[in-house]
Amino acid sequence: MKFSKIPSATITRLSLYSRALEDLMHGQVNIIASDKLAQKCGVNPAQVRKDLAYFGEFGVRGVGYFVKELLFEIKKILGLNRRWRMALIGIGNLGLALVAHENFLKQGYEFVAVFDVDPKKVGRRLPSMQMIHGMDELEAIVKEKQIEIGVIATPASQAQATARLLVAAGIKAILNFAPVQIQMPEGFIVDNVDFTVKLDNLAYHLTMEAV
Amino acid sequence: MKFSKIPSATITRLSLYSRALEDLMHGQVNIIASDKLAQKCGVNPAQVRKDLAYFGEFGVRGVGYFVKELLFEIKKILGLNRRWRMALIGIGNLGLALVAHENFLKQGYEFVAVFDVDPKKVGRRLPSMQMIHGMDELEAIVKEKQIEIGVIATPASQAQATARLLVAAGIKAILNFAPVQIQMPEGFIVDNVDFTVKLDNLAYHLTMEAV
DNA sequence: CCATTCTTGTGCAAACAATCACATAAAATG
DNA sequence: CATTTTATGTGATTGTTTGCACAAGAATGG
Repeated sequence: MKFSKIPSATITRLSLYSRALEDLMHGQVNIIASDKLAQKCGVNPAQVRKDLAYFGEFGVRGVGYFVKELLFEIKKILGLNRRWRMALIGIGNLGLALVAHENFLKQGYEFVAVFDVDPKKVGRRLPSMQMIHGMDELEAIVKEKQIEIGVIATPASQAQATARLLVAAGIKAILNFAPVQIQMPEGFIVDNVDFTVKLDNLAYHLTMEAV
Repeated sequence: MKFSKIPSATITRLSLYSRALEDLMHGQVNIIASDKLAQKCGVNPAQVRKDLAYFGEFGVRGVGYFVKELLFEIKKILGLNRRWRMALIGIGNLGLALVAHENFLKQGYEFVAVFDVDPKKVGRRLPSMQMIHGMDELEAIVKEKQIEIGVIATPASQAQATARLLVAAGIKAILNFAPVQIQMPEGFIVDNVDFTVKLDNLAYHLTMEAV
């Protein structure tokens, strides 16, 4: 179970499995075979088994996987057996939607503080009654509330500077919604949620198709 | 220039290059070397050259790439030298944020119609004055407005049904924001924008790190 | 309790992707 | 105009990821 030997695509798929299993559990399904789980997630059955095999033997031959048990194991692997405290930076349309998004909380992710550079916004409260803080308060609040994940929802022009502040405040992992590649020092992680990159991908395929 | 031989990761990177080049052009940079472009996008310089080489010889040896020219070529490859008309389904917090998001329009993507199942929402107007249509109008409007891309921002429970309606209406490509894998018939494309999968990835790495 | 059925776990080969390293060509220099 | 410098384009190499195919283990049924 060496950290470095596990494909990053495996981690992404574990996340999908976790969601599918949650769904199955709600549907009162107790046991699932790799075929079915694979189909639900749009992957190859052998891939499901191989992904899981990196971390242990969770199934029963001739039977399948116990839904509840497998879900528990996957959540443990991903670190979802706890709450994660997040800071949101950038209270625009997108930022507001993210705070209001109930999926995060359901999965154990919580915005415990929100920030913006705009002095007109600082001091106001969100519909959720959360106070909008200025960037000067970032470090103190990150430390006080033990925030571990930063979510950047600023315009692209401010994203890199924001990332630097987050790093300085002691945050190790960033989810970036700004359409720009952020440079991070060694040992820090950024992951990008990039709407237009995805759309460009669709546009490319539609364009090819038509040729 | 065989369609099938081009790595999908290359397409994703072309999208990043396109954005970086746009940025450089605004900064009055006329010529860029693969090193610099690679650094800006967080990839290997050889990769930049190889990605571009799939589609032609756009650079000048000993010099680099002409920013404006390369941007033009990449946009042509991706199909960004035109407007793309999109339909949005699901007018919740996220949907509203997407419609208001000005990055889409800047890149040539436009929401020309919005839909929701909720009868209380149908008939109302967005802040942008766009009318919210019912799902029964989907097919007619998709045809009338020649919509080619569908964006799903419904709850997970409605996503698959929505996708079916979009397919029935003649839409070939879907961008799905709902946290669920959507099954599509052969020849149709879905791409997912999945916040919690990304967060799970961060959580995993933070968890490993700590061990 | 043996045979059959089922489904996992995994060695291996194939497909795919990233990187290196250098030949190639253009420009700059003296 | 020969030499040096620079940076592209690409064949070769290395590394990673996926998928097949089957042995291994567990349940079922006669």
